[in-house]
Amino acid sequence: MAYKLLSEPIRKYIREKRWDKLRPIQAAAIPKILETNNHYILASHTASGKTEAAFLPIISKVNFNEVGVQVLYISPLIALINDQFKRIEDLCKNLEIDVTKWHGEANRSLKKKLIKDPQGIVLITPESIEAMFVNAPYNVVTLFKNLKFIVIDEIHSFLGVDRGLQLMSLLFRLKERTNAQFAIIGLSATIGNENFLEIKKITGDVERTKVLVDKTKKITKAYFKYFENKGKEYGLDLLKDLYLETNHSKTLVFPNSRAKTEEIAVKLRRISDKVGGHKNYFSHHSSVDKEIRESVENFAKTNERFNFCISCTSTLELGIDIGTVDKVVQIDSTFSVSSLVQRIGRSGRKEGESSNVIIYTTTKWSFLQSLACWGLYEKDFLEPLRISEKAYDILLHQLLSIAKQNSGIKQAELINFIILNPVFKLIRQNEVEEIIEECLKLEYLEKIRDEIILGLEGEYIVNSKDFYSVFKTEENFKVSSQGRKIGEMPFSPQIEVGENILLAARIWKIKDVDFNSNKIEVIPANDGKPPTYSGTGGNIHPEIRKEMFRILKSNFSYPELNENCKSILEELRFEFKHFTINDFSRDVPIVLKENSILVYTFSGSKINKSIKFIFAILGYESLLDENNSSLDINSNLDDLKGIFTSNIKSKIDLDLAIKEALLENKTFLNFSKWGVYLPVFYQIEIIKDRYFDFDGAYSFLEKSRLVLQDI
DNA sequence: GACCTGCTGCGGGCTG
Repeated sequence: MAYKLLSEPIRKYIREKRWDKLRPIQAAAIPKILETNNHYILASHTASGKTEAAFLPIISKVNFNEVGVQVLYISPLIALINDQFKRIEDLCKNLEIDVTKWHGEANRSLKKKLIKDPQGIVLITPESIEAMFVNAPYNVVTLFKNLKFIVIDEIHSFLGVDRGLQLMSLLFRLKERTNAQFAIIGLSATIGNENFLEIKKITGDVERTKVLVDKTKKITKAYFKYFENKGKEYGLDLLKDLYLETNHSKTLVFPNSRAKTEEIAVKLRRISDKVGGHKNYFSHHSSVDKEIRESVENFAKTNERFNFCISCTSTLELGIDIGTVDKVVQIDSTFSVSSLVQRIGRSGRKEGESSNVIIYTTTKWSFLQSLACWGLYEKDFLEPLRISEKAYDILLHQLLSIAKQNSGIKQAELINFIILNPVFKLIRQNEVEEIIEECLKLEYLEKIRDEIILGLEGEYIVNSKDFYSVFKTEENFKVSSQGRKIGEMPFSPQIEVGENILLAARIWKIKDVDFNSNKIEVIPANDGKPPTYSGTGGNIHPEIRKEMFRILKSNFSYPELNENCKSILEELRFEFKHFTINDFSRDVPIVLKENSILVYTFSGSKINKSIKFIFAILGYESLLDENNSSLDINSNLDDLKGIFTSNIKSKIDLDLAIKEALLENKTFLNFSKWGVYLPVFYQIEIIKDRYFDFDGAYSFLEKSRLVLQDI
C-alpha cells in the first residue's frame, strides 16, 4: 500500500535493495508524509529503518529541480552525519540529487560550491546553523529560502537539555529569516508516552505535530552477577569472569566512566594475551582520539569473522552504526532507565534476535539500583523529560547571536522577536527588557540611537569559536606518541614525566610534558594507571529510588540473579526488615544515631540536594549519600519531626540563601555556560529551575511520615 | 558517583 504511493525511482531503489516488505515505521510514515503537511515524530527502536521512513517519502514528494536547498537534515553528532551521508547518497544516486555535509570538519570548498549553486539535501549540526546566523546570515536566506523539509535525527537527545532549547530557537529563526514553509520530521528512539507532548514542543507547533510510534519490543534476556569491589580497581575474580563471558562473542562493555573503561580494556587484553585469546580489545570514549575511535567503529562494523570487545562510555549509546553485537555488559548501575534501554538496544540488532545483557555490580546499593532500572525497563518506564520554560541563559546567548546577525536591530523589534519565539514563551516582556538593559550596562550590547548592536564586550564573546555551542567543555592535554595522536587527558598531578597511564586500551609512559601548549608525548609501556577524569555526578530520577524501595520491601525473587546477588538482596532486605511500610509514597525509614538521624529519602537526586539545602538554611548540617539516597542530618528527633510537619516553605527565604551560596561558591552555576552573564536574580531562577527541585522537596517534606524500626 | 555533544576566519605552506 505505502509502496505504491512512492515515486517510481524510489520504488526502483526498494526493488534493487530486495526489501520484501517495508518496516512498520516506514509503512506508517510514508502515506502521512506524502499526503499531509504536518510535522511528524517517528519513534521506533534502533535499526528499525527510521531514516528511510523519512527520506523515502520526502524524496518522492520534493521537486529537486527547484532552486535552493530542499531538505535540511540536522544531527547532534558529526559522526552520525558522516554515517547518514553514505546512506542518503546511496538513496539519491540515480536521481541527481546533491547531498552536502555542512559541519566544522566538512570540506570547505564543497560548502562554497553549495552557496554558489544551492540545491539538494544538506546535513548539518545545530552549532553550524548558529555559526551561519552569526557569520554569514545572508547565506541562510540564499540556501534555505525554498526549504521543504527539516529532518531532525535522534530528536530525543535534544529533549530536556540546553542544546534542545538552542535548536528550538534556531528553527524559529530559520523560519522567520527565510519565510520558507517547511515540515519537520523528528526521528527518535523510544521516548515513552510521558514525553509525547514535550517532544512535540520542539517543532514549535504542538497542534501540527503528530507522533507515529512503533511499539514492537524485542525480547531481552538479562543476567545479574555480583563481585564485591574491595579496592579502587576491579578485582581479579570479576575480570576473569568477565573475560570468560566475553571472549567468544562480539561484546560491548559499559563501565560508566572513562577511567574504568580503560582499566577494563587493558586488563581484559592482558588476560587474553596470557591465555592466547583474540587481541581485539578496544576502548571508546570522548578522550580517545577521533581517528582511533573511527577505526574501532569501522572494525566492529565491517568485520564478520573475528570476535571483539569494546569497552566504552555513552559515546556508543547513540545511533552511530557499529553493526551487530552479541552481548552487552553493564558494570554497575546506569544512572537512568533510558540509558539502560539504549545500551541494551545495541545487542541483537537483527530482526528476530533477542537482546542480551549481563549486569555486573560491585557494591550492594549499585546492585539494588541496577535491579530497579531493570524492573522499570520491563515495565516500559522511561524518565519523563521536561523542556525548561524559563531558559534565561539560552535567551542571553540568543540575544547576542541575533544582535550580531542583524548588525543593527530596533530595540522594540528585538524584544518582539524574542517574545514570538515559542522556546521563550513563558518569559515575560519585562524580563526580556530587564536582561537587555543589563546587557547594555555591561556592554554586551550597545544602543546607537534606537538601534541595538553588539557592544565591545559582546564582540569579544561572540567572536570566539567557543560561542556557537551552549555547553561547556574542559581544557585537556593532547596525548601523542611519535606523531600519532592517542587522545586527551585533563590536567592532574599524574601528568609528570615517568608516570604511566592507560589510554586507547594501551599502556603508555609519559616521556615529555609541554605545559605551554598542553601536549604530552608518550611511549608504549607495560603497566600503568587509568587517567583521572573529573565529573559532576548525575541526577537519578525519583522513580528509580521508589523502585529500589519497593524491591527492598517485597518478597519477590528474581530468576535472573546469580547466587551472590541473591544473598546480597537478602542482606539488604534484612536491613530494612524492621521498618513497617504501608505506603511507599509517604513512609520514610529513619535510623536514630548518636548525634544525628539517618533519613532514607528514596527520592531523586535533585530532591535530595534540595532537602539538604533546606536543612542547611534552617541551621542543620547534613551528609548526603547518593548511593543509598540517605541524608545524615545533625538533628534530634523532635526538631526533625517539627520540620517535617510544619509548613517550611513560608519560613525560609530561598532566594536569599541561593544568592549567598552563589557568592560563596561560583561553581554553583557550572551547569550553565551562559548563566554567568545574567543578573543575579536570573541566575537564582535558573538554579531553582535546573539544579534543584524545591517543589519536589517541599512536597516530600509535607507528605512524609517518619518511620522508626519496630523494636 | 558521569557521560556526551560543537566550532570561524585568516594566512601560510603544500599539492595537483
